[in-house]
Amino acid sequence: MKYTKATNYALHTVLYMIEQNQGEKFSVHVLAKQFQVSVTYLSKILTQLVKAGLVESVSGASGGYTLRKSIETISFMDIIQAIEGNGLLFECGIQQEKGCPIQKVMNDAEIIMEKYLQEKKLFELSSIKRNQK
Amino acid sequence: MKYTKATNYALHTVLYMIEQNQGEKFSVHVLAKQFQVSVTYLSKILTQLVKAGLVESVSGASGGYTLRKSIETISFMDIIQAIEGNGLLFECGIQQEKGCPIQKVMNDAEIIMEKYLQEKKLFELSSIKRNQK
DNA sequence: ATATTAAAGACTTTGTTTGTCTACGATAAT
DNA sequence: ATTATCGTAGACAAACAAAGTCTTTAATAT
Repeated sequence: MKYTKATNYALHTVLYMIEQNQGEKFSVHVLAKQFQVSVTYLSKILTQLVKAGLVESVSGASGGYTLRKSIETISFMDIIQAIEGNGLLFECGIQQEKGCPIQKVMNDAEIIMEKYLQEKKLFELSSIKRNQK
Repeated sequence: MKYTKATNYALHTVLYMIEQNQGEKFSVHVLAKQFQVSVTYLSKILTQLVKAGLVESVSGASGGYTLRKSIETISFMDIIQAIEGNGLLFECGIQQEKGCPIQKVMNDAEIIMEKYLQEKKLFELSSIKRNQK
């Protein structure tokens, strides 16, 4: 794992889409204005979400982005992974016979954090919580 | 938090000192050879450990570095913090009225990981486990 | 004095992220 | 069909942080 600004924009964008209306279609133009970021830059981030299957895109006039998964299922981890990939937060490059014991501990630590982020869904932060039952 | 190679070298160096002998004095020359890293670079890292109070240094001929704390007390987190400082892994720079709810979740995730690393002691990895009782 | 060793600062290199620019492709409206 | 709109993609430039080097200084034992 890893965190970059791109992940931050992705998280905010999806949360925004959830809060507005899950079914709605958003142009990158509108989204970019929300977060004061350039259209081309945000569109790249959104494209990564599309490739990860979290968001759907329609090209052409009156196109845009919509959420693809039901909002109850979208976790923090889903988005982080879509943007950052599956790399490790800590990578010991030091050569060792039987694997690095420090690496093992650091991996465990990361996994604990990731589990939390996997369970935490974005819609929980939404003020408009629907179907909470 | 954050991880860099410097942290990795610091972790390995302290683990090495623990495994050799907690009371022993090590020159940066010897330590640097262990991990195939330059003397000046590693000395900077060690200086940070000194400033954090984890390691003691003696200048001059037959000087060197020794562990300062008892090995049962040195945690992963101690070393990480000594090198990386207290920054957050995730920092949302987006302006918001009531603080960023995403930031809050990310902080919680980080804290969970840090707690694990705080409890995990380096000497647990040592093959020569002393006074384990 | 001299050799050894840690500390410190300036500096360079390297790598990654951020962000821009431009061209291309898809779609709807006319 | 043409045009305006909107997402995709690649090359590129700028900014930043980390990694690593070089050189000088300060402390200490012999």
